[in-house]
Amino acid sequence: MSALGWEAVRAEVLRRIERRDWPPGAMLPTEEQLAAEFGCARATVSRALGELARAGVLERRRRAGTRVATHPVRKATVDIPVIRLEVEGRGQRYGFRVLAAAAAEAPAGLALRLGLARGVRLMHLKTLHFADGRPFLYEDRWLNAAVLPEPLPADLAAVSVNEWLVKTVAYTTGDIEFSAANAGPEEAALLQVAEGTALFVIERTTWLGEAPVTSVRLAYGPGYRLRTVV
Amino acid sequence: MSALGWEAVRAEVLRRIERRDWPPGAMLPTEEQLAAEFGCARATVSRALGELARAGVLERRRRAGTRVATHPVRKATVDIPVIRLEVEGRGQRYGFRVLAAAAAEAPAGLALRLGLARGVRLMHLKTLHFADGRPFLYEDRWLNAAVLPEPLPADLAAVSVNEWLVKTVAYTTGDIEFSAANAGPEEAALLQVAEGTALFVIERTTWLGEAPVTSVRLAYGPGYRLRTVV
DNA sequence: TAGTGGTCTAGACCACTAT
DNA sequence: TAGTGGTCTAGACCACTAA
Repeated sequence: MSALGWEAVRAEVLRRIERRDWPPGAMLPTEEQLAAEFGCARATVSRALGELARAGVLERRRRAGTRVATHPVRKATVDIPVIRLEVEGRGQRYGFRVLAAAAAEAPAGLALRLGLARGVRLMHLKTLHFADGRPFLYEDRWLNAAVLPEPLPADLAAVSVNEWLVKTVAYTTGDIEFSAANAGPEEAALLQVAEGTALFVIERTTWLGEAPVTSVRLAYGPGYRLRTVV
Repeated sequence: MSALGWEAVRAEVLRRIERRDWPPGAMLPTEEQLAAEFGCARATVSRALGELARAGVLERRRRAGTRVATHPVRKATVDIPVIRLEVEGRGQRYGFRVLAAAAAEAPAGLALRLGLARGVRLMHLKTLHFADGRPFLYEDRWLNAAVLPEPLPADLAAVSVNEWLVKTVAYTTGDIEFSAANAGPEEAALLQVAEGTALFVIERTTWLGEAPVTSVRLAYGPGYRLRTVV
């Protein structure tokens, strides 16, 4: 077999797993042995096996070797784009309307989650996003303006806060939760659906270093699906 | 600055992005320049920047260089474990009950999606999964037994098909869709919730090479949240 | 065409852990 | 303690693409 690149090695290993040459739980040869067989450097095999371990297909431990995962915890990667790009990516026209923007006292639960003092004032923004003029999602956001590197733009109608934030802050860490919720009266009216309709909800809290930046709840209109490939 | 490993390089680059030394859209120095500055090999810098590009923080193109993403499409990775492990991971006792298992003609839409002839017969399985004895999720699965490397176990009550499949087939490709749905009468009764309750739904279709293996719909009970960190 | 990222190599050392 | 994966290096060549 002529020398292989790391992608070819990964493909060949996957083929052997599919064919059950290496069934679940089976131990693979060492990197050195595989490198000899494939006629490439050990680093190349290491890269290939490392990718498969990251994907959850293999389990690797020093000294213990590499085996095919018996309980593969598959990793699905979902893209979290800016809302405008998400809409435009579906070939639809994007629009949004800021329904409310005012400083307000953070609810106790939120302040706790963000590690802020009780009663601290945050910006509270409510935005409705449209696709082809129809309601697409309802955004309810709390924003800690104090930690932003520059003040919020005066004209909130020009660029959605969603987009302004990712452009301005660029790198944040945070957590995301996906869930389902029945539309309440307010959401139902805004999204133009019947009360109680099942909505797909994304809740996100983001941090800039140690400082809490924003906590947002996105309620998507009915029919929304988040897709990914494994 | 003494020599850094790739994780230290990644952290330092992230720090500079956070501090807006390199704001969104900014061009980074070349790998060679960074390697010289950090006192490490170019491959080390390459690894670090490659990870950040994969995460969506950087955009890299040959000849054009590396820049901070202006519209960071953040990649969130969600773990898709076996249901039993998911329940046990929450510290709860797992159980399941097979409600129905019978060969049946695949609905036209499903056959089309799987690329199978109309009217082909598949196994149709309905399973209710429990956490601490309470309904956790309702699974509705179509299974193409013809492509399995070994026959389904006779005793379906011993191991859930979910788990048997990942142990037996090991590596599959497929797509996953997350959505929200109102509980229908059957689901509501099984999950012991009111009809119309918003349920979190995962739909998955998996393939073994070119052959369709299974298509499954998982309807989680109320309150379920899928979490991830970005 | 020249400059940048992407990959490969051969070798080395380190980190972890089964024995 | 020995064996395995994880990482780093210095150098090389290739692939892509902006100029």
